[in-house]
Amino acid sequence: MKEMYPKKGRVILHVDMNSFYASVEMAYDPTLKGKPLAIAGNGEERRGIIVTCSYEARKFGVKTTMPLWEAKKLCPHLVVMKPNFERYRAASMGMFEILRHYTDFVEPVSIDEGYMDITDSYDLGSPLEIAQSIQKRILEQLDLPCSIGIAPNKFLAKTASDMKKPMGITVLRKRDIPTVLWPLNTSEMHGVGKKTAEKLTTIGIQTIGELAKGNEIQLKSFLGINGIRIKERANGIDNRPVDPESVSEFKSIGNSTTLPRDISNQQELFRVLESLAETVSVRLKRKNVLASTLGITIRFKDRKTITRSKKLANPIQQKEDVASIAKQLFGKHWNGNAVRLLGITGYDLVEQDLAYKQLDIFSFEQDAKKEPLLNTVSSLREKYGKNIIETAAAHKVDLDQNVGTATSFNKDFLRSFPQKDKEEQ
DNA sequence: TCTGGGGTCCTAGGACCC
DNA sequence: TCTGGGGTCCTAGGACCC
Repeated sequence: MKEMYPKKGRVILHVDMNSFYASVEMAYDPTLKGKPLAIAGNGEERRGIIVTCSYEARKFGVKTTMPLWEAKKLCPHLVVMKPNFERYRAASMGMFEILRHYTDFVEPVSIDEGYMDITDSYDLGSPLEIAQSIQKRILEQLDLPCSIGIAPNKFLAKTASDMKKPMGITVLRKRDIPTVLWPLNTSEMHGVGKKTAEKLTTIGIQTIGELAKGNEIQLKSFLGINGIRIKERANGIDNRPVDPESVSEFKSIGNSTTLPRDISNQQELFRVLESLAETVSVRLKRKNVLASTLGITIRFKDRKTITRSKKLANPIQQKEDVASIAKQLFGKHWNGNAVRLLGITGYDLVEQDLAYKQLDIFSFEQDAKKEPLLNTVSSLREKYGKNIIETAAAHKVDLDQNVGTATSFNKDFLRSFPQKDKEEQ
């Protein structure tokens, strides 16, 4: 009985905040308004790059991702600020709260942009009226400018919101595609970066119009599944739904840092890993998840970057465990060359409650029911005392192999330890 | 004295299993 | 003597986005 009526076309909005970080700073400190302002990755430090800049700064040629020193050369009076993520998160929450006033179908994509499906919100007015209302409200309540795209799907809405900045509203209909979209270069497309654009050029495709008519076999062989996808998009086809839940499904949590100078001293690098591990652990805990795979990133002096990861038999969250695996991976794969950047990332995240349930399968009898945290070396250490490493060695248990994998400790092994609380009694 | 930090998704090879 | 085909998991790298 489905599809008895022709499916109604969707109405999708893409709301995109204009130079978000810079605008938030201006909203907090209006004396910044009208000035060329840049938010730089590392603040004033060396190797900083422009993360966002105000439109006044753009007039001087300052652009996102430009190294700070270059931006200052172009614009000597540039006001440079370090990012204040707390502020941006607060502003972001305010913005999404406003969006949800119009519909529940709000999908945040990043801190400063989101999609809305207002197909069923017609009682609030026409799509254009709704967009105008949203824009006005965000400006009045948060003092922040945004651009909005209105279209029948995500891709076109995203493309539309990009067309008038700042404070634009753009409607992009299917019938506008040949005149508005097709003359543009493929690199203007969301999803087509430098490499893909280059590859397309080699098969004689320059414009989105040419891509729309491209040979699917050829596109697929050159670009894989993405080739098919971008061809569809070029034809204005995009059936992805607006999914309000998608934001809560994290896939990874990581922290990385570019070192103030290139370092080749292992001791120093280990200290950096420890501090990264701390951050990652705090974030894992805040999100109530554990990492089943841990990875490190090493960028060398020459910017060559490698990643190394390890699937863990048991998920981890404690900073000692994160640090331990990270150092292990680093020690195993570092070639001794000077390091520019280090990073630690947790993948395959599992919810805390689920992780504990999984453990119950291996439950160490009543012990495990009371103390499901037994899955990590650090909690083992807490429970069985600081000497667990040594004792494990005495028992010929390979702790390196078993970091974070207490399940491979057997019950007898665990019982062989006096319990800490009993010791203290 | 060039190029941050947070992510997602896709691909491809090898190990391993049936 | 010679060697299929499919599937999953793990790892590493690359492209892209904000």
